[in-house]
Amino acid sequence: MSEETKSLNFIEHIIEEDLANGLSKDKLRFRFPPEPNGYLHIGHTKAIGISFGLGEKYNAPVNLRFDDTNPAKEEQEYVDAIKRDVAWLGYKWANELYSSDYFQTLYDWAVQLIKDGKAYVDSQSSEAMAEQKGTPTQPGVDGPYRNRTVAENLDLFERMKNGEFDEGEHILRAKIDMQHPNMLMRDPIMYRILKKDHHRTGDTWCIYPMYDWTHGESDYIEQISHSLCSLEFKPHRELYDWFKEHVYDYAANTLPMLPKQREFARLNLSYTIMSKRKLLKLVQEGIVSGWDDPRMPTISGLRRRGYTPNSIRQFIEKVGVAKRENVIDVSLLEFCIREDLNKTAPRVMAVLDPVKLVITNYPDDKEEWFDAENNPEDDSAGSRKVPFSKALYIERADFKEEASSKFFRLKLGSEVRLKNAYIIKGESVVKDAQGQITEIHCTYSTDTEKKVKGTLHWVSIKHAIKAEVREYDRLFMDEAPDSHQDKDFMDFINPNSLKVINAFVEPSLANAAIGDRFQFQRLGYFNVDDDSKPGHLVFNKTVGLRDSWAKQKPKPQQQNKPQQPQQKRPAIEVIKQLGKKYTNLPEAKQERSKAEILKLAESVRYEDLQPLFNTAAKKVGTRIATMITLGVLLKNGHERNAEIEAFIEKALDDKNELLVTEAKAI
RNA sequence: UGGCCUAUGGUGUAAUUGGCAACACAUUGGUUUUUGGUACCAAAGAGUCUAGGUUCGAUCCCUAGUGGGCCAACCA
Repeated sequence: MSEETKSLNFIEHIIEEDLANGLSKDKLRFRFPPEPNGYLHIGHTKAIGISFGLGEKYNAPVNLRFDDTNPAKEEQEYVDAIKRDVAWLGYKWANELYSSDYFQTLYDWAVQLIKDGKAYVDSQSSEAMAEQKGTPTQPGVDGPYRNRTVAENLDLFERMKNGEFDEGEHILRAKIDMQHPNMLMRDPIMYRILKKDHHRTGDTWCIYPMYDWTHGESDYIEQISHSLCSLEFKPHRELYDWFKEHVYDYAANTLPMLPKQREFARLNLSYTIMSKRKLLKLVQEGIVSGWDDPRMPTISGLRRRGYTPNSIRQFIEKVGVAKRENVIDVSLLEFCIREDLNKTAPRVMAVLDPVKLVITNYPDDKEEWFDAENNPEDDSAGSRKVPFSKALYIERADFKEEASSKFFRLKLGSEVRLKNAYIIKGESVVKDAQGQITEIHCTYSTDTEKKVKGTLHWVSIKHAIKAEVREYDRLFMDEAPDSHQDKDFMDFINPNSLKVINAFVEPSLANAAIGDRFQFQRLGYFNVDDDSKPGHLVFNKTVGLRDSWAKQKPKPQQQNKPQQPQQKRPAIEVIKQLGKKYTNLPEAKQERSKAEILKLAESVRYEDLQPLFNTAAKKVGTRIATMITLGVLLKNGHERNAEIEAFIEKALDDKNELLVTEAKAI
């Protein structure tokens, strides 16, 4: 996959086209405009990746602009967190900017708009205004204040600014068209009175501009060439352009470039939610420990979980950019982090579910320190020493008294390799009163050259360090927890998403520092959690290794999946589709196809089938499927008529033998 | 009773804008392996939502339909 063969996404096509049409490359400028009302999540990473990625690709500046026009919801804490997260992802913004920087300019332009008769002060209740606004299917009507004089509007607006009115008494609206098919164009609100302190402007302002008025004009002030946002802002584009074109009249000399808004589909990840409001609820209700809980889809959560910036950037690149709704499977994210960590994470040995293993023919007091390779993927990673002794821990799941030959691990009477050490043979077990295995007894052999099927990881009991390991499962048990109209996303919370394990790790980990990432061999990737302290190591499981052994086992119970995703499509639609492919299929599949059509045909009504009689002659497959279906209808007692006869007649004359055969059969 | 967007293997994204539907993930099999990991090889899986049209030729253009999404906060 070389850089030059990579195809462009639709936004890049637009930019290339603009460049081809004379836009100078040095005019390219992008922005990422978060509202500082919450933490960034993996969904934002897509927007970040698109705009900053474009900046890197075209060597163009990208601004980080905080869209801070609602003092009721925004806080400095979030500004700081957002900056930290964007920087952590490895992106550099050209300027750190705030919409609130433009409050004065915006105000001046609003006054101009009033003077030009393009904006007016409305003094109704929000309920009254909502009523006049109409619905998506019904036009709105003009309100009583729509035709106030310019002088009156100017006076009122200034007094709004001066704090003479209470919240809700007046608002400023753009004067566009109350009958417009796009509801956003029905005299949208530009300013509202909000007597709240703003995290940056304090009490300087008591009127605050709305998103639509602020956002586009901020783009314009910053001379952004391409303003990229998610699909739900598509209806706003018309308003974005309206404001932009009017303001252009006031500032064309100093601000020549008109920005262009384009929209892409936001990222959805299976089994997770992306709404800031809902994520906040998880935090507030204590479902998670905070915004950076390793189960959270926030950037800070992923960071704490052990994800690398590189893995997340890779993920965003693989996800692509388009305009259709999508749900990306978490397995892609997991692939990206595994791919990255496989190359970089040092390997160590840790036992999460220990069972004692005693090597009976090994001297009681002896200990040996073996060389262990740190990373087979990285020659420069070197090696370390691991201690070996008579009593070890191995994973409980790595031993069975008896098992089939498919089980490559330790069983009685057969041999496995202990990673970096000797080959051992299972001899006997010790069990407690409940029949639970408490000790496995083995003998070892020093011939490490011989071939054995399995290799186990282990730790020496005497040398092992205790560690807390936190293993995470998905937070929600539903693939799309917030897309059910009848159920709340909170209903799908997985009660067992966190499992705390007391594990034993090799002594080289004694000085592991917060944030360090490791591969626990044969288990997965783990990092040192922020809660870790000297003497009390805490690890997070970032992700498991691919495990083709584990996949084999759950097969018998996999039956509970709904076999047929319940055909919602009408039978006739399915038949049409089957027909389309029919002639291209090998004979065996044709048989199957036909059988299916015959079955589906039972639930087809004549009225639905009849239009297909006119199918173009060249679409033989569709005609065959139609013929087969017709046969079933006739057999079930439908009467022949002129159009049926005509259809059959025509088919009998066809070049295609399959069609002729089916026609004859009727 | 409207407007806008969208439809390509299980998932996501492509197809030099009208010319043999490709890539990645996932799946299955195999080789290598002191990680049932990695790497490598291979297989299977869509004929592009439906119908009609233009064309020598349509995933791409046009029309209609169907499915999905978005739009009625003094939020962004």
